[in-house]
Amino acid sequence: MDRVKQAQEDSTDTATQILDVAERLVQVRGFNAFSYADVAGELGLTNAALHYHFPSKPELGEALIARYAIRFMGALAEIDESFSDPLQKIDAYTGLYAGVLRSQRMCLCGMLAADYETLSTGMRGAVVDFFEGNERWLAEVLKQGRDDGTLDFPGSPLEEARSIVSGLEGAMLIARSMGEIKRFKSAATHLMTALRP
Amino acid sequence: MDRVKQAQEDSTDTATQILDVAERLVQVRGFNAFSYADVAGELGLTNAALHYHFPSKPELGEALIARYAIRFMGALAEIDESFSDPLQKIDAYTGLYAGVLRSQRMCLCGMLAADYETLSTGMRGAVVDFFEGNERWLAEVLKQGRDDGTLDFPGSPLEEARSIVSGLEGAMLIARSMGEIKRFKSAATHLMTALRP
DNA sequence: GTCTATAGGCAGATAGAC
DNA sequence: GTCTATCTGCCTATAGAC
Repeated sequence: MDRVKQAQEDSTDTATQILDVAERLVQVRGFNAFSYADVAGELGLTNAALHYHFPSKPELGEALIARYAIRFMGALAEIDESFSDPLQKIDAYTGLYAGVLRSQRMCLCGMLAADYETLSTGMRGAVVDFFEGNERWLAEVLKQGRDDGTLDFPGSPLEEARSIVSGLEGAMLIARSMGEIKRFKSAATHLMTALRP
Repeated sequence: MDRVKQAQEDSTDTATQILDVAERLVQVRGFNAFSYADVAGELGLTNAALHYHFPSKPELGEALIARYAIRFMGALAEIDESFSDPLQKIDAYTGLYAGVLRSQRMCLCGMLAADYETLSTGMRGAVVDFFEGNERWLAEVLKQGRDDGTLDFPGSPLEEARSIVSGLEGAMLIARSMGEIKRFKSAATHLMTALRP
């Protein structure tokens, strides 16, 4: 876990470079469709060097999710600081997803949700935690919006939050295959529209 | 393609049994996380026997999607015959997805959408066709519902159809990881609620 | 149609030199 | 920290006997 912190501070660190390449490969191809050799090849390293930094593939996977989750939660904290209007917060939230999709990638944890049955227990827990963190943040924003009258929706804030996270992940998943970011934008707008009182 | 037809008529046919096992493995683990040996082992056959029926893995993959798409479109035709009310049709449509999830599986094409970048061009085209077929059918139902006043939604029927397909696929993807079918049901209900005038 | 046998390659992982 | 060298195992795929 110290390695994760260090990686955020020094972007030329080898461990960081490994995480960067591996992250992209997982987001594009999936956890079971990339190899240590793929990453090593891109960085001009050997297979063995990677194993020094991340002894096993599941450990690499857990480090990937940990870093991704920290970054994502950090982005949510920035949104909280930048906006007070709940609708603007949610708009910024969908923007995070759009940014990922724009780089031709799927959400890391969305991809890992597809690979879920083949993951180690450590990776599984981390994926679940990621989604629960997203839902908690979003539910809080929704609650705030309902309280101040800027948002309206049926059911509980948590249920609505779950529907939104599902909708965004599904829209990313399909938009990537269909080759149109427009499809994602349309789905995101649709989810936002449904929140207007 | 003749093999697909034959497979639907004779469920003891070896090709059919291969497709059955491979289909489940793809839906649970993903296309890159199952092997010919996995399928052969379950059926008490050898690797070589599978290659006789499906010479290469991409060809097996294309046969899987072809059969899945035929079955799914058949189910949509049955819905059209069974119901005339658009809302009931859509309820039955979400029921198809719920049935897949209930058997601990992800939608075949939703899973393949995650694996998309690693698929052959033939498989990619078949996945896209599957989603477009779904969207077309759903858009037609939505149009019918808007025309007869039983449904209301913002934007075009096709845009709404795409949002619904995305929402259902995303809900399946996440509900499977979170281990709660309830989550899917909740999301499906949410999508239906939004269609009421 | 299914088998045995096998090819050729790539996977994740380790030992030991530098 | 990174290398070379190597292990073991699994992968897709094929040849040829039955």
